[in-house]
Amino acid sequence: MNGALQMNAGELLSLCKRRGFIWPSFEIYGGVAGMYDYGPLGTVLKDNIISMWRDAYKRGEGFVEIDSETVNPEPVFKASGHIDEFSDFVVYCQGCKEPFRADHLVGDLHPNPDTLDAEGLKSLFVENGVLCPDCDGELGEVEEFNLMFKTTIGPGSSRVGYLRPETAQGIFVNFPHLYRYNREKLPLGVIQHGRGYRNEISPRQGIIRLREFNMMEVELFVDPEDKGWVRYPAIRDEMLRLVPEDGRERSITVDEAVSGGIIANEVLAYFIWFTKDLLTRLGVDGERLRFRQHLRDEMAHYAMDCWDAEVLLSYGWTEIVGIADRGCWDLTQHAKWSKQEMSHFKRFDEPKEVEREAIKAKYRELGPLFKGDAKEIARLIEERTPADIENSVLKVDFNGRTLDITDNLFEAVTINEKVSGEKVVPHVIEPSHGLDRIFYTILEHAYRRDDEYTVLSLRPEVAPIKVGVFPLMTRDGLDTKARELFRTLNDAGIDAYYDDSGSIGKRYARMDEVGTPWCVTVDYETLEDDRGLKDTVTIRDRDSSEQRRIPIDDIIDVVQKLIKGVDFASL
RNA sequence: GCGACUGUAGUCUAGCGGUUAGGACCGGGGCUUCCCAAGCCUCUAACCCGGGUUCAAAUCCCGGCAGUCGCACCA
Repeated sequence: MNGALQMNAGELLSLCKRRGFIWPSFEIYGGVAGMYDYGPLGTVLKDNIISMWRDAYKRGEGFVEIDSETVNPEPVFKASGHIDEFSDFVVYCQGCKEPFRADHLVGDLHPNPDTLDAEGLKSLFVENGVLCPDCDGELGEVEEFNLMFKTTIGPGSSRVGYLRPETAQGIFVNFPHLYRYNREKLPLGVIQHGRGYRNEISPRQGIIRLREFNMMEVELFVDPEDKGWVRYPAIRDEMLRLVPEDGRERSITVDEAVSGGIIANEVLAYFIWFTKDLLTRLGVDGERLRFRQHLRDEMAHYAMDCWDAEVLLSYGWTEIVGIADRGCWDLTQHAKWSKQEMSHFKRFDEPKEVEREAIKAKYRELGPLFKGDAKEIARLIEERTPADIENSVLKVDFNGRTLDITDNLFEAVTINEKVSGEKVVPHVIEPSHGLDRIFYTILEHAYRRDDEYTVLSLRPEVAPIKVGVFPLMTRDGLDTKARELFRTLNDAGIDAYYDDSGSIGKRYARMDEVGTPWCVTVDYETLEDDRGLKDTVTIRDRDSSEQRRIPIDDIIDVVQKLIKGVDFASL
């Protein structure tokens, strides 16, 4: 077991608080559980994570990014299912005060307790004398508890709104715009990051379960009949550590997982691998990362198949990304509730001539016979096909009666149609990232501690400060020279930090603790030296604590190379 | 939401009815040719909040808030 596993999460949270990564919100007023603010370093680290995620999807895969509202009107969540699925009816025992899920207590008394409202549940308790299962006490009022924060939009409280529990709905409701933007083509990949809100009953474990949290969501709309991915062949032999439904962990290649039926399709498998790649580049330890498949009864209401990226933290295995195949659920639901078109028109390579057998009603005959009912009966007749005709008679159900329609009232015809495509509701592949959890994982996996010395081995790309700049002494012009260098680095867009207090060792330690990968020191040789060291500085590597001496004019170039991943030892 | 435990400078902690509330680290200023938390001088800074008991409360009691753990809940 390695050192990081034995660490106390409190130690890291303490560091985070001291050094300005995260702070408990509203601390001067006593704080609120499940709410944290990002401090100066945390904000930069968080932004760096977002940038890498954005780059991976936008530049890497050609996805587009949007930014939608956090307050949504009620119909959005009626359609999405969150009003129903995020609500529980809770009842408290008058005696022992224990809370119970009301629908669980009447499971034997009603075929489908989920369909009951608070009144219905309450009367079921009264009629059947249901008591507290723990102490046989009387049960109190049935209360509805929804995990979404409710508000009203505008005055008069007529329009109910909710703070979004996920950013995904903002993408789904914009599907018609996005689809047009993408010039009516699939696949269509859309990303969005932002805050989501869930009124958790009991937030625990620091930043792991928050009431207001940051997520980075990706919705990829694909043709349901084409769940492949262009770049799949390039990664089919990469390894994945999987825990499928059967609970047996195995490490196999992407393609073995797909062809073995473990992962449903290529595109889902591709983005599982893609997530692994992104997470490891962000600094998640590959040895403490696995993908676990959801069990059927664990799956969210919208998912067809779902894999969680789980990381091993001091809290245990924790989900940080969920990669779900949401099928056509979301778009179908929004189409139904909004009555808007939410489908893709899939053009055939060339229009098809289709011959269709149909029945045509003879209106001239039907009119006099059925008078006012003729129109409806004609419609029913035309719904049928020639195969339904028996002995020249078509039986039609009308107003509870069966009418025998004889063949003088209709004719069988062959219709030639030109069909240039078909409507399909796209399926959605959703990699949804818990940003705060990824943030915490990166810190915990980077945390190294020997005796009293602490180092955060953050990946250079995410590190909030890239380089510390010090004068060896605060005198003799060393500080002036170091400040110049600091300025030069900042002007080149490199996040630098100037420090001239205490001893040189203390400054290295300070930078190590916040994960700064390199420190540059201006010493006496920089100012004057007869061995050719004039105008050179030392650069020191955080993880090896090795030093190199390089010309001061090369600093920007060297640091930029190092950030891109050049090995320090090769300098 | 329930139960147990806990709450003292930025951090870790001592004090457990009467203390100028002590220390360490961190942080600030200064000195020292100072490259891995070096040394010396110096400074800042705390009893979670609200009631109560008492001559006297950081200390005892009650309530609140927050944290940890367990139960319950949970994409």
